[in-house]
Amino acid sequence: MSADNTPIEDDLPEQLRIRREKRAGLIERGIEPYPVSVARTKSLKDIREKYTSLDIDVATGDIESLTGRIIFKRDTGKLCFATLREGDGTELQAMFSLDKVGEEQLDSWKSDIDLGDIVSVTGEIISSKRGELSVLANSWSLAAKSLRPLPNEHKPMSEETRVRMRYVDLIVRPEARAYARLRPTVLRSLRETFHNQDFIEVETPMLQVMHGGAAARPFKSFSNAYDMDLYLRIAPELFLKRCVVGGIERVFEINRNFRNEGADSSHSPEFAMIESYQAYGDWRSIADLTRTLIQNAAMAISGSHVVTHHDGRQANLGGQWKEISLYEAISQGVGENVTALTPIEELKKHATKLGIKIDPKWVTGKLAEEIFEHVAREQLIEPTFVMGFPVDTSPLVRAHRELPGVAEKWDLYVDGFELATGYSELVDPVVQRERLVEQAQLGAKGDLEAMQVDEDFLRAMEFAMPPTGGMGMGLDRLLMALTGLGIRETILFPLVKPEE
RNA sequence: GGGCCUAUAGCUCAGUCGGUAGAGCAACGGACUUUUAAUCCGUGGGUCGACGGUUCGAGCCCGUCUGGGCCCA
Repeated sequence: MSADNTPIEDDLPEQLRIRREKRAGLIERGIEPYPVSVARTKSLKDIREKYTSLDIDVATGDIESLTGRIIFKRDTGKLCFATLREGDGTELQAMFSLDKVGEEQLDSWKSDIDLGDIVSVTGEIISSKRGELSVLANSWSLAAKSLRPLPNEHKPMSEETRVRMRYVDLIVRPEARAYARLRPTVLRSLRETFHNQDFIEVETPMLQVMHGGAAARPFKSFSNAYDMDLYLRIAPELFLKRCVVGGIERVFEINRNFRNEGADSSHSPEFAMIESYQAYGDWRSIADLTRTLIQNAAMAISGSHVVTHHDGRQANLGGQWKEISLYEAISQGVGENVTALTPIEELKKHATKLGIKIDPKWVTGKLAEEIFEHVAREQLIEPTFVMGFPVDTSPLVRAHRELPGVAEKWDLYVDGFELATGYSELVDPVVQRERLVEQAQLGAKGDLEAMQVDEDFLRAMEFAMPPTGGMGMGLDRLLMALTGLGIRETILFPLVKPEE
């Protein structure tokens, strides 16, 4: 509870100390700096919408109580002005005149109230002599005292300060307010698209006894109650497939995954993932679903399929999207026919010629993917489904119905980066067990990203899983693709190292 | 992992050749009843990221570390 006589540390910076002194002064005079409630009859937005075209110097006769954070303050002798701002950025001017509020209240306004304070102002809605829509105070009260000064409104905060103090960023920067509202808009659109196609949303475990569903290093934790290691999930895939076995034929989950790997401008250790499975579908039906999800999301945030990338280029996400074959793209890139059956020695020659640094741990398929990324990068700017990945890097995917060594897996590239992936899912439990055992052997040899043999998952598969198409898409990356923002702008509170 | 850049007032940034630390906004005191980045007069505010070194003397030069950014792998 707030003690009246808490000593104010004198080693504080001047401005912080002065504000603490003002708070203490208010309490001393019996004024609560953090009242439990204040008068509020309308939002600033309500007022803006109600009075759209008042003439200059009009008094409406309407009395309202309004609240907002003070972002500008212009104190003159007997008539003071302030600009109030509320959470969505709507602003309204408040006016305080000597003849309405009296000398004591006007003096208090000037000396007790600072930029950043939140106040409630009760008075008539008017337009000023300059035509500014305003509330002319009959009375006012403090709603919450700010003990820290706001940053300079007119110079943008440095990127680090924006990320470390997002709450301040949201107060001062319109883009921050807009970006914070993008994600929920996209989420609502995604859920609507899923809902319209009879997909059911589920929530599956984040703490897992066994991690699986992707090639990635997990975060490890420990449960005291169960006395065992637990992992933060790297993907929900194996649980969503259990759902399909159980008859939830169209299922999706939008939730966080955690990967204990590098962080850079397009990777965050925790990131939101959309995964979806469609029984009696395949890689093509799930590609259609993915395209619809993305196009509807683009429409939801910009009213169009045309989106703007980070460098200002515009891209049209409308219509059907280009498809290229991974092995055909490689063949074109190296000038020789390359298939999934091409021996690794030959791939290594191609890679060396292209100047790719080869990691000796790479399997044949991984090498092919690296060559592909190297030769096809420029072809992946417009939305493109890259069809037919090597089967040995896709342990949860069904083999291609015609091409040997290839899996029915696509990656969707937009603006040069991988946005989503989709499969015809592997549903044969015997083959699935063989693939996972292979993975476990890689893991035993030191591959930290290899999958484990999940016996319960295999048992579920053995109860028969219908033919299924599945997809996964990073939500943060989707936002980046739709807006051109960096990943730290799409995430409200990205992980930052502590300041001290 | 490698390279480059960066850290100075509450915020955004200057700081020349190594010689007493600067600006704008913000703050404090004063004037002002139509301002809107209000204006005018005056004032205060700094562990220059941390630690070490060179030097008579370091914000500046050197080393190590920490935070942040960019590029490459």
